[in-house]
Amino acid sequence: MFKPITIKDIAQALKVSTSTVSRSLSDSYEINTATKLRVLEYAKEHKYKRNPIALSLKQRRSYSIGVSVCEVANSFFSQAIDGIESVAYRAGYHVIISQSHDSYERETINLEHLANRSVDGLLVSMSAETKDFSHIQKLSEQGLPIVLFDRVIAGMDTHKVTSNNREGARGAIQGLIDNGYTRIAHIANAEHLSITKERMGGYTLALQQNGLLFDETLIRYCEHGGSDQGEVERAVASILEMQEKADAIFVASDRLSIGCLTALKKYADRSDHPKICGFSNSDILDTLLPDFMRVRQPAFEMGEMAMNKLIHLIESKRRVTNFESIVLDTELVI
Amino acid sequence: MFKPITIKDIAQALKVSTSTVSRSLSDSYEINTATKLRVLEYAKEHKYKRNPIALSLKQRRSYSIGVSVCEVANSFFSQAIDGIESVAYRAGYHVIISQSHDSYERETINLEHLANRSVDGLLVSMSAETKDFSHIQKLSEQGLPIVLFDRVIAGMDTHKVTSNNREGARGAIQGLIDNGYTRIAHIANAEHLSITKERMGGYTLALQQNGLLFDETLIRYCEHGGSDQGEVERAVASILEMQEKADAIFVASDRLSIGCLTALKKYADRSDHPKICGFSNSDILDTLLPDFMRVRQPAFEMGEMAMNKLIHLIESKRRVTNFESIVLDTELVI
DNA sequence: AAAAACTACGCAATCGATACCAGAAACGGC
DNA sequence: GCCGTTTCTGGTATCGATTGCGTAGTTTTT
Repeated sequence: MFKPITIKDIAQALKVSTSTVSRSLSDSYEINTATKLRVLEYAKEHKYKRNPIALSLKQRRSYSIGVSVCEVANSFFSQAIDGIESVAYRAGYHVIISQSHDSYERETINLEHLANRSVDGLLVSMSAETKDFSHIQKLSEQGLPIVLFDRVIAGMDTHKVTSNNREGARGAIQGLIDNGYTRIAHIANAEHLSITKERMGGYTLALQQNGLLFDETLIRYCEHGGSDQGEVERAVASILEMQEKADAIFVASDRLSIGCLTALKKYADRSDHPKICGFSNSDILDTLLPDFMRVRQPAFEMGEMAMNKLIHLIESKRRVTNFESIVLDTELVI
Repeated sequence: MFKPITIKDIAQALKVSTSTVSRSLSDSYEINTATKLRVLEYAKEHKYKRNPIALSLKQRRSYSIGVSVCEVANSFFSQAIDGIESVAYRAGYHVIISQSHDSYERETINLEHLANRSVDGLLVSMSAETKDFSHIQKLSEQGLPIVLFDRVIAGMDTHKVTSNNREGARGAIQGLIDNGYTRIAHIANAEHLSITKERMGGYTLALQQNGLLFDETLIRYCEHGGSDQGEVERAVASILEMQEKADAIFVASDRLSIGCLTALKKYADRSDHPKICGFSNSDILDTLLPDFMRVRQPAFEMGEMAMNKLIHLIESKRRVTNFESIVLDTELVI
């Protein structure tokens, strides 16, 4: 097996000590320029690369961060990851992605796994199933820097990056109302999620502002966040079957929107098809379904922001106690 | 900052040596059962976790592997990654994903980065831009286990996992011909890619088998593999503008299919819209565009296979010289 | 009863790099 | 010429874990 050249090899070849080599490579001021150059030249010639593992051990830093999302095959998250990566790579960090597939168990295992792999910090968007946050809380209390994004935990003391879900939802519903829709069903995500509550808040606010009554029978929660297509289909079917028909459906997430559109194709004939509007970052839908109205989150920017905040946490000398909640505006694409 | 408990702490507390602790934890036969139990109990009680970084340094193994794909926001790759992960996690490996965004430069940097981070192996699907393989070849020659999947390099001596592109393409074209289409344009990926050649091979074979002439003017190559939407749109536009109209378009990849469908919506009015058929793993398209016919690759299985092969390479004692090329069948979804 | 074998554990080197503490050599000031 | 600085370099401990070798102490063999 291939064995890369080490600092010792250089020291031996140049008949200096490893200390000198190490200091030369880190361009220490206290090394003679001539010596430094000799070392640097030899290192370059023999393609010396410092061993990051040894460095990690010594510095108790791994220069890698972990990301936990429900899945990467989701436009919102893949865009967010692009944002995270762009910042991370520039700052010399590696990004380790893990998917929870909206399962509490996998999320727990993955986070444990990542923490053990000594990541320097964690970027987490919780799984839809997760109701108990103690595993995240525990890591945070142990001193591991954590930034939450998108699906955050209200009670946790750390930086949070979200989009303005309430206002996004309100705007979407207002848009529907402006176009004459008044009986708007809502397919929501898992009930306990922060985003669900906020989007629901926007929904009710818009109704209220327009003097419309909130009708509980129009609401459907999907506890598995769309990972269970059957659940989505049942929700759609039961809305279509209502006595007093809904003329529009507002869908709370990207994954759910896809599931809902799929279900609709199955159940409804094209003619009396309720108007669909929902949160989604799938840009392809605009052209494929010009009729689809969506709330687009600034996923890339959210990723950038979250990563910046995480780097800040990691690299701050003292323990940070003053946490921010950053809220970014959404955009309504018609 | 949080400092986890080490083997030394245990040794001190129990008044034994670190060797004894280490051996107890790895359940060595030469340690007294009573001692072993004391250690194990103390470790459990104080939540001892072995430091993977120290282990990596000692064993020259990191139990993590790197994956390089063009992008995760692509159904084929996200499904493949799911397959990779499922095998990796079961075998105790971490997966580090990096995206080339179809840029040669980023691919080079990423692979270098991963190799430096001491991954134990690499799973690579090349970027569309990559024509020079020396960076991958070099890593492989240095002894780093590498398995190529999907977009492979013909000349390289290593395991390869692909789908039967030729047969998949042939079947798709045959399907089109069976439905009465005879003038079939082809929007292909970057010309030098293996998958491009194979799919093109299937295309010409099908024409030939049906006594149709191969017409070069019907072919469009997209050097950026769809990462440059302008390129795709120009290709589509120029096909639509042809004197002798094409009645169908066969698209060579997932990304290109999306780009092509987008472009079509822009340029063609719905009536005289050529039939579209292409490689794609976007399951959502089936319901959104029932008219779209696609070749589906067994992405998940490819990921599983590739990861299995990689683990085999990593864990084999002797250097492997007998390499396999695994080819999996595609599926035509109508 | 002496020799051999075995059990159970400790010492110390090692992985690759860094950093604190010394110390040699050169230099300047008076 | 002596002493105090400065400049440059080396020795060595350290990060956390593993492992080959050595060795007390006990048991078995002959």
